[in-house]
Formats: sequence, structure tokens, C-alpha cells
Amino acid sequence: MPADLANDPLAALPGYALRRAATTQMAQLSVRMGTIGLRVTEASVLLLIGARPGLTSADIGKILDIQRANMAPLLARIEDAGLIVRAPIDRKSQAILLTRAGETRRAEVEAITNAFEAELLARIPAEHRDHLLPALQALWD
Amino acid sequence: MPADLANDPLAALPGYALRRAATTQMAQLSVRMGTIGLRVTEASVLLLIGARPGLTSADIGKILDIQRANMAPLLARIEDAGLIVRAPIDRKSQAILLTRAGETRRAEVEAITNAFEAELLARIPAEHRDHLLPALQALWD
DNA sequence: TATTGTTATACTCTATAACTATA
DNA sequence: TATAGTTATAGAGTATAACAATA
Repeated sequence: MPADLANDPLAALPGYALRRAATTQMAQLSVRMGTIGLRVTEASVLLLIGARPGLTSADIGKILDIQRANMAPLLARIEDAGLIVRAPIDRKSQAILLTRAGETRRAEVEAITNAFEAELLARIPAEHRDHLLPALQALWD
Repeated sequence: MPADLANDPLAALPGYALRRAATTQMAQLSVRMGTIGLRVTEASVLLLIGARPGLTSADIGKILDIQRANMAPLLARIEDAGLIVRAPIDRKSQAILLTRAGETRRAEVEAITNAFEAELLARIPAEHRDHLLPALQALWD
């Protein structure tokens, strides 16, 4: 059901609209990432590692706002899938790097992401479009 | 961590910013609703029932995009808390109505919501502020 | 002392399937 | 036949606490 001011008194609230827009869009992105066997969070990690190889698990968690405790099983899944390897930095930390298969998968994630982002922006009336990203960035911390 | 274009290549993606902004803001709203013993979804139901008394469980679910199966335990919780009652419409459907205690709680939800929404908008640079709601509504269905 | 990586655990939201009863 | 309400169940994201090992 699209935003319906007449019947839904919550539809006029930016915070509520933010939640509804995010859940709807993320559900759609989840379906697309599912076609290549990835969850959205796993896909976001592949994009980050591709852009910044050598980050540690803790680094990735801080940047993507994922708790260290939740990074462990996430990395285990994409490692089991052969997409990443761990290179020891010292006896405590490990750099996360993409494998060849991981780089291939990352490129697929990038293609899906670019198409998704383009379609998302296309849905927004032109006069509002360029304001979305800066407005959202101001709400994020 | 706020949006950081230099270190987070995902920060320039509107869809990713949408997710981050929504999770951050909803976590904050969740804390505030928690002070009156409610979850965000429960609070949204109280606001809707207050504005449109007599809706059925199925109606509420369709408007708020909550599955019928998930409405059952949600309504059971706020009924057990004495905030709503059910009035039979026929032998199959029930109208959901606020009790006196429910109306009091709804007013508290409204106050929290108004303060939250005002603070949310205040964070957005003025030139972008009025564009957020229409942009989000265009993404929601 | 602080940080890394990990395990265990729990809560919330969301999703589907299946069932009974009634419109 | 379709809809209302419910139960059971599972997947996903998120959160805290606790631990061993190392910086």
C-alpha cells in the first residue's frame, strides 16, 4: 500500500515514512541479492572489502555499524562460500581480503547495487531527488 | 559513526543511507517509546486506532503493512496491558477501540512522536528539509 | 588496560503455512 | 469462495555479556 494521507495519519510523519521507505526498499534489495546467494549485509561487506582491502573484522563493523559479535558469523558465512580469506596482521588481528571468486561476486553485487540505486532515484520526483542523500546523511549517526 | 564519504564507499548510495538513517532513527525512537512500556510498532497501532477507531485487526495490518499473523500477538500484548478492547462487528470481525487507559497512553505516544519528529527534521539542513517527506513517500509501496 | 575475535543468548521484526470459523 | 483471526515456525538483524588471547 502506497503512502495514503487520507487513511493513514502516520503517513505525514517523516520518521514513519523513513521506516516504511527503508523496509520496502530493503526487502526489494534483499530479493535481488538473494539471486546471487547473498544477504544485504553480506553484500555490503563485499563492496566495502573490494574498495578497501585489508580492513579487519573490527574495522568493517565500525564502518558498517555491525557489532563485532555479529561480524563473526557473517564473515564465517562468506568465508565458507569461498569469497574471502583472512591474512594475519599480527597474532591478534586479521586482514580480510577478497578471493578471485569474491571479486567476481563483488562485481555482481556492484551491478545489482547500481541498478537498484538508479531505480530508487528514478522513483523520486525530480525536484526532490537530489535532496534525499544529504537529508538522509544528516540523520545517520 | 556519521556518514563518512572518505572511508565508507557505501555512504554515497541513497539506498544505503536510507537504511542507515532508518535504523539509527528507529533505535532512538524505540528507546523513547520504551520509557512508556511500548514497542514502536505498538505505539504506531495506538496512534492509528486513536485517529480511526473501529478498524479491525486486518484493516490495521493493511494500513501499517503488518502481516495479519503478526497483528495477533501485537494486539494481544496491548490488550493485556489494558489499552484496547475488541467490540464484535459480526461473528467474524472485531472492531479495535482504545480504553480510557489506552487513550491516555496514546496521548503520551503522540507527545513523544511530535518531539521525535521535530528533532528529526531539525537535524536536516534547511534547504533539504521539506524534500524529505515527499521523497520518502515516493519510495514507499 | 584496551582491543580482537569469538561464542552464547535473546529480542524484535518479518515472513509463510496452515487451521478454524464465518462472510 | 474469500476473508478474519489465530497458532506455529523460521529467517534476519540487532543487542549485550562473557571469555581467551594479544596489543
